Amino acid sequence: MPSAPPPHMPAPLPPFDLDLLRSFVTIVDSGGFTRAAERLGRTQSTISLQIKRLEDGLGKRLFLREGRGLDLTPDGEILLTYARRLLGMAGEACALLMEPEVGGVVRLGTPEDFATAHLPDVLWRFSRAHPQVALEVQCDFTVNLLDRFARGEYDLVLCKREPQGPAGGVRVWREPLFWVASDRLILDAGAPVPLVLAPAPDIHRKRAIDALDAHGRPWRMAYTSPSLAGIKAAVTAGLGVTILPKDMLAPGFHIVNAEHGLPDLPDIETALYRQPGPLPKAVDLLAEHIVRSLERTADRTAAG
Amino acid sequence: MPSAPPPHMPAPLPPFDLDLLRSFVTIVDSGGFTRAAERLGRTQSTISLQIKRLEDGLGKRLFLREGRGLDLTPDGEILLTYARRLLGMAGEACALLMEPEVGGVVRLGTPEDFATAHLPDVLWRFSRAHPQVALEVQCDFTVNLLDRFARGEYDLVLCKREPQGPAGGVRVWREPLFWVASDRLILDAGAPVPLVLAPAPDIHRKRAIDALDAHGRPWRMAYTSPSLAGIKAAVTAGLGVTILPKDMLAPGFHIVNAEHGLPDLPDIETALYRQPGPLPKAVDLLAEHIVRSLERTADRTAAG
DNA sequence: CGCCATCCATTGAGAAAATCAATGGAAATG
DNA sequence: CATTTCCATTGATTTTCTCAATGGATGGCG
Repeated sequence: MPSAPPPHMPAPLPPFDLDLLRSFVTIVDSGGFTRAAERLGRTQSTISLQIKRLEDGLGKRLFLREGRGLDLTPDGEILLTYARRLLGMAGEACALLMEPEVGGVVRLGTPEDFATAHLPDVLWRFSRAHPQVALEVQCDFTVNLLDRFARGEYDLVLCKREPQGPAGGVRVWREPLFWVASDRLILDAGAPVPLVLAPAPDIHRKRAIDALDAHGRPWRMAYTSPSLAGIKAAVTAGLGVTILPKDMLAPGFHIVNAEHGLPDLPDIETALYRQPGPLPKAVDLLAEHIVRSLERTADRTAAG
Repeated sequence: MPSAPPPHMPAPLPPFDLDLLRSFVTIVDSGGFTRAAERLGRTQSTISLQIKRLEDGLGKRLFLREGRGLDLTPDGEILLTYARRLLGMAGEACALLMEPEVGGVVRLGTPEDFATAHLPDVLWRFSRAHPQVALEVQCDFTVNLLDRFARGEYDLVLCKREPQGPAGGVRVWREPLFWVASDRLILDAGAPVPLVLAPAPDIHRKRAIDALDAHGRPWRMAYTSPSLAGIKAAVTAGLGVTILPKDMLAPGFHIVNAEHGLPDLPDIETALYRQPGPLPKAVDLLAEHIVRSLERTADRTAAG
């Protein structure tokens, strides 16, 4: 079990019935109870009672019955937008379920750390929903990812980018970066900052060096490792500082931004890019799945 | 009536009942029919029948009953994600409706053409849903908008930006730009291109001039007007070419990109920016409303 | 190996709720 | 003022939902 979903709270009170909502929007779209009844194949009295049920359940009036004309109340207007979204989503779900099982291959490129931190659960769920889809996930540096993506070697890539990075992709993640070190590190305010970073074509590396240079702070490269595990090991050993998002801190790591006068770092963004043109349906399913899954998580994390 | 919603199609068949879906996710989250029954205050047999109803309605099995263990089928996995989203959305709607009516003032800055083309319906719906909220909408050029936004004179601004423009905002619109002219214009391949554009701090103006300069194409400013109406009038009169998104073409306008060898233009993006820090709830409601409304429209427009 | 506990499926009865057909009232139409 | 067009209401009918009880299957345990 990669990660148990959070225990769903007792669920307060959704007095929502999709059938009622459908009647509701049909009334609005067709401009009357009677016409809606025809369109839905029900009696007019049924529609009338359905709306009554909705209104009673919410304790709010939805329509202004002013003689002939039929108008939405403010609450009705609010409900209408949600009703449309709910029905649309339900229809989407239905359509997807009725479709024959999709198969094929999806080639996904991603940074290693991102894959480790956020993808396992997401990909696990996807592979369970679409067991006939073969996932080919490759981890690499952002520059290489973009390069191979441009050559068409990936259908989808997740890429770190500056907040104002290349357009076109869908942002799926955004979080602040921090300077981190372990207790063992003794940082001399005057001495060059010892850095533990990935080798050259790495966006974290560029970030760190640019930020230090911009502040005129001297630095030296203390340790270089292409893998996140290697970097963490070196930091744990007290060989230097590295930069990480908050939720990737290993045990014993501390954020040392202020304490050592290190410059603040701009947020890091991860975006999903899709190869243009027609691709197997599985590709878009995965893209959608990734965006949806991460957006929920990100909302929770970066609330406020 | 600003614009009647599209006639809702007969609605195929959503055999979805939110109560059933809640039982479904509760089973998954609690790991069993029996436990879910307890949590929902129902009998176990009821839960069992509810799932049966769901499965029969969809014609798909949702659980693999392998002896003791309980596992989701691929279809079950798909439904699960949608069920969570549907329930979440329903809860959100409910919470919003139960909240006391929000009031206050929202100050929104926007480019004139965007306001004219896309906002009327959106703002009309919002004002009906939240009649106690006073909207103060101001149209201006993007540079002025950003300037005043930075000074805190707007709670929200819609801004045109380059596809890789400043970060932070939410993209709400994206569309291609075209060179357009009327029949009356006679364009000499060698002569400078006569331009009809808004005065200096305008992003379309910058776009046009940059693109022409980059291609070494000579140009001259034929007509300048700060308002969209003025520009359209000048183009109709055959005074020159301007650049517009496709859905803003006036009658008699033609796209003349290829025909006169004018350079292609990068897409134009419109993004919504929110003043940081705590703001009245009405501000976030409007922001959410704008994003949601435009995303639906944009999906339809730019399908594919 | 057999007993017991646990869990889900099934069944039939009772309760609750949705639907319908018919009727009534209010507002616009001519 | 008669007429038409709506929506609300009512009571009977039908459908659906729920429950309690029972049965079958599986896994743990002595």
